[in-house]
Amino acid sequence: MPELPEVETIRQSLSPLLLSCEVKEIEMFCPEVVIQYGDAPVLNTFIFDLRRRGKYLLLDLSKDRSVSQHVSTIMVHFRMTGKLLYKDSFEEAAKHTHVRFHLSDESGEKRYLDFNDVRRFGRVWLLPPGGEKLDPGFSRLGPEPLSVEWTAANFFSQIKRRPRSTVKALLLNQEVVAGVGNIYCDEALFRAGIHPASRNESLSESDALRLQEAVREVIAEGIGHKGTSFSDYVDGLGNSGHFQLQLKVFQREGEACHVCGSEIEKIRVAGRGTHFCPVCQPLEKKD
DNA sequence: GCCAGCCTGTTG
DNA sequence: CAACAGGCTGGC
Repeated sequence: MPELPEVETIRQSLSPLLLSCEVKEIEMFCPEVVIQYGDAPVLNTFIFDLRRRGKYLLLDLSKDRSVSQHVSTIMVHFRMTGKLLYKDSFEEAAKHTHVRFHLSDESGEKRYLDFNDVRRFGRVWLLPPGGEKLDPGFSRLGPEPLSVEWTAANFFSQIKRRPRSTVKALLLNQEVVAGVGNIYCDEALFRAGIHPASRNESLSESDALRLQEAVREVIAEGIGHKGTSFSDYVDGLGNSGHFQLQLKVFQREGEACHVCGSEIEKIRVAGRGTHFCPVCQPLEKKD
């Protein structure tokens, strides 16, 4: 499930614990989830950076602990139910732990990092430097929503490119903007007052600007609340997030809209469960 | 574009 | 028991 705010929270939670740890061993309980490009070294390397791009998390590895000499990268995509869990002492691998990285911290203590995924949709890549670009999904990612690269002009051009598609499909498309998933998509559309099934061609310039700002807001607030936990998501230490308490429409079918009191509805748009307020988000038809 | 399929667990 | 779940790919 993790969307951008959850992956960012995982990154922030793991960074202080993993930086300068040495990778001593990799146990693959389910090799099918591991994709390896080239033969970049991972064993006896040191984690010197944790990066995020869209919903991907990347751990950069160096040959030395003291000098950052990038020799390889571990990349993770969590898809629906993936988790990356840090353990400061040994425990038996859980039922759905597919990969375990054995680590040694600066003082030589043994630590563990488990990739766990009930549905086995998630993936772990072992890559040479820059190898993330070999993954088609990664290489096609659009701009980061909180970066200056995601300009109004950029968003307008993506909208014009897909006139007959719905705005829901637009925001879920990782080529348009990286890291938005079903939760933050529904929340952004509510804030912008736009019906999720609206055709992109029906959006005015001010609709588009409002929507872009709403995406930035919900993503930033999601990070601020350390992600949304309503079933599976926890950070690298097993802690839940809090943004589920701030949700205005997602998972609120039949409940009262906080703005107008109408019942929140759930429909299917772009093949996904979609929550919205029929009064605050009217469907405008323009052709 | 849409939607089945990938998987397992949970819910109605 | 069938339907559904927050993502993404690939086949139409």
